[in-house]
Amino acid sequence: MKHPITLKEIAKELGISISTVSKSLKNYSEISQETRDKVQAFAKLYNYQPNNIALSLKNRKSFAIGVIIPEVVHHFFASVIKGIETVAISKGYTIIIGVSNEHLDKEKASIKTLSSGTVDGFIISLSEETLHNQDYSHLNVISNYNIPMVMFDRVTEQIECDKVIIDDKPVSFNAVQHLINTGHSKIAFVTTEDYLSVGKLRTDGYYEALQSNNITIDEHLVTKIHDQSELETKVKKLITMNTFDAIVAVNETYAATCIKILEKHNIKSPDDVSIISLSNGLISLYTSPSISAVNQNGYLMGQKSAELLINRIESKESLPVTTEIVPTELILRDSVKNRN
Amino acid sequence: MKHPITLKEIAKELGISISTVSKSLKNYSEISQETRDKVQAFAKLYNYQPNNIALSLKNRKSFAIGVIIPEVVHHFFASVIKGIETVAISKGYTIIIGVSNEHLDKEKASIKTLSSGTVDGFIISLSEETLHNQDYSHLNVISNYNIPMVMFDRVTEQIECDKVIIDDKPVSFNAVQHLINTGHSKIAFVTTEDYLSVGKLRTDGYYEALQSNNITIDEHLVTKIHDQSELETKVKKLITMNTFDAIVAVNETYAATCIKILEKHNIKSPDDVSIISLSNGLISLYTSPSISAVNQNGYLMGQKSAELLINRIESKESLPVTTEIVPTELILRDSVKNRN
DNA sequence: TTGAAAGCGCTAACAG
DNA sequence: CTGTTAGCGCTTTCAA
Repeated sequence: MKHPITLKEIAKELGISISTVSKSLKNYSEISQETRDKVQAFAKLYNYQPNNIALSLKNRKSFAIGVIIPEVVHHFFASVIKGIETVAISKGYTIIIGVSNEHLDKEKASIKTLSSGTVDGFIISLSEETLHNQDYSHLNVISNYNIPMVMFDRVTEQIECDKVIIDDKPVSFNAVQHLINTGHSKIAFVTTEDYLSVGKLRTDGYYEALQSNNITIDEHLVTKIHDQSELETKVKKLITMNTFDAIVAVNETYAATCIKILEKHNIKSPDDVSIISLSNGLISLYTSPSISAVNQNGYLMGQKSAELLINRIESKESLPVTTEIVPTELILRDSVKNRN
Repeated sequence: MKHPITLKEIAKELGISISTVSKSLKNYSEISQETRDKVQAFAKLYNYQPNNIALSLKNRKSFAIGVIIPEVVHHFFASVIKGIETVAISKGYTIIIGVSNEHLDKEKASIKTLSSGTVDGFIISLSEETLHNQDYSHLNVISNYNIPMVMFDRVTEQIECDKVIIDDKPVSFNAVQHLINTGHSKIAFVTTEDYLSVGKLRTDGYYEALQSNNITIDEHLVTKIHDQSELETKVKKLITMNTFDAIVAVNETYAATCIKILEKHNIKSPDDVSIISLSNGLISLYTSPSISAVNQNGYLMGQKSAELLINRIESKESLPVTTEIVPTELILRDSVKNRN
């Protein structure tokens, strides 16, 4: 056989009309039991599967959701995809992935190709460039067409839609507080530039935790990384130019890199310097010492995002816009020493 | 506006026929320049985008490819996705992801939903369960319908289709040879069960390397892990019951776990025991010592797979089936000590 | 130079 | 109980 069998072919084969076939397969009671049986048996025999594209066109519904993310080779985003996939499948949806690679034009392109009929809605995490340039025109197009959309993690207030985020300020606040509680006072901070929504908030949390504990802020202890390539040199500089008893790193590669560099300088962790990471993944488990890290449940965020989106897609009334905050937890491992 | 504008609406608005609009937008010379200009301007103004679903139905071509993988939260598979995505996008295709979670029924379900019109072809890596049960019926359906398909990494000879693999036997052979060259003779092997095609071949490579160097095989040094949960206990047993100067681990989590357990037993790596991993990811970089690992270029495999698939989709003649072997490389880091 | 009509596969209102 | 028809959005052949 060359292609999946169609209603038309079944109808012709059985010498009845297409609509009778269609109704029989849906077991409409208006069709005689005899005909229904005959058609169903035949369809089963030939492995009939309704053509999804035709259904989509007819119903103006694709049962597909577009997922636009900055990166796939990334523990957090991969977890989100998995979360989305799980609930999507369970509700009969399929997921189409677009990777922006942190670039605005790729983000725009993905949205453009997917928005004309291909998907019923979008789940998006904005690229760095998008946030940096603050260009949200492509997202406005989505809302103009009333295509349901939810944004997660990398969001913007400029666009009104459902959002799923973690509360970034408490993330770093609590991490810093934990270090203070365990007897640290000179706490360095290695982070990204502030234009990432997450970066800004986490920096704020760091400052606030220090202030509320009456610890003087030392700007020399704050290192902002533009670009992965400058990570090593900047951390080296931090280490050689300053003294501190703990480092808060904005993510686990930064944290793990700090460990490596400290090791090279014969600084023992956690004995000399404690380390805490504001994101959690596989790496933190296997470094020496393993890294205490704030776990941002990507899987849960994916699930929540998918639930919000599908609810909106399937709801007849227009729902109010909501923002869900997914809790984080500090996973204690071996990189923080109690100095009290 | 409520939804993307359609040809019909443009036609009505401009008081001309739908087909004239269609032709004008495609700049057919049979339409007067004047009409073309008018239509194009109007379309631009209203941001006309042809409806993909309608095009798919009309052309019986979706410009979508289905990617079925065992897992997303996984460095290798995520890299493959990225590779696929890159070439897919560049050729105008979109990718739909199905995650089997290593289960046969989810693999079947994904294929079933996608195969009736939704995608033009599949890129698949088989689930553990599929390989274990040797149930390939769902894949036969694909070939019966002549839907192009390429399998990568986790493949089976039972199905005839394009394949992209690494040559697993040399992978372990060369790794073991490297250990032998650097003066190791008692080499342990920590791997998965053999029913994974990769597992079997890698085990063979291990044996062959030892044999060709006239090293007696000691079955006690070979540990096979059924299930992630028994990893720790089995490795502990290996360590306490035997002596060896090197470990070959089938993947980097196994390798990193070995390091952790050796550390607990106060066995220094690489001084006492060298370690080599047969897969490479982010973890290997950040362990102490960093792990020498065989890099299986998932990104390249993804690219190759997508190229093969799209070639086949777009080729008019029926191409011969090919198998591409993607080269691997041993990345030397700090976990192997030269004992010569 | 333009438009009518058929058709991709399916559904459903309506007629018989 | 069954079939005809229109229509989802688009392309393309053929007729005007």
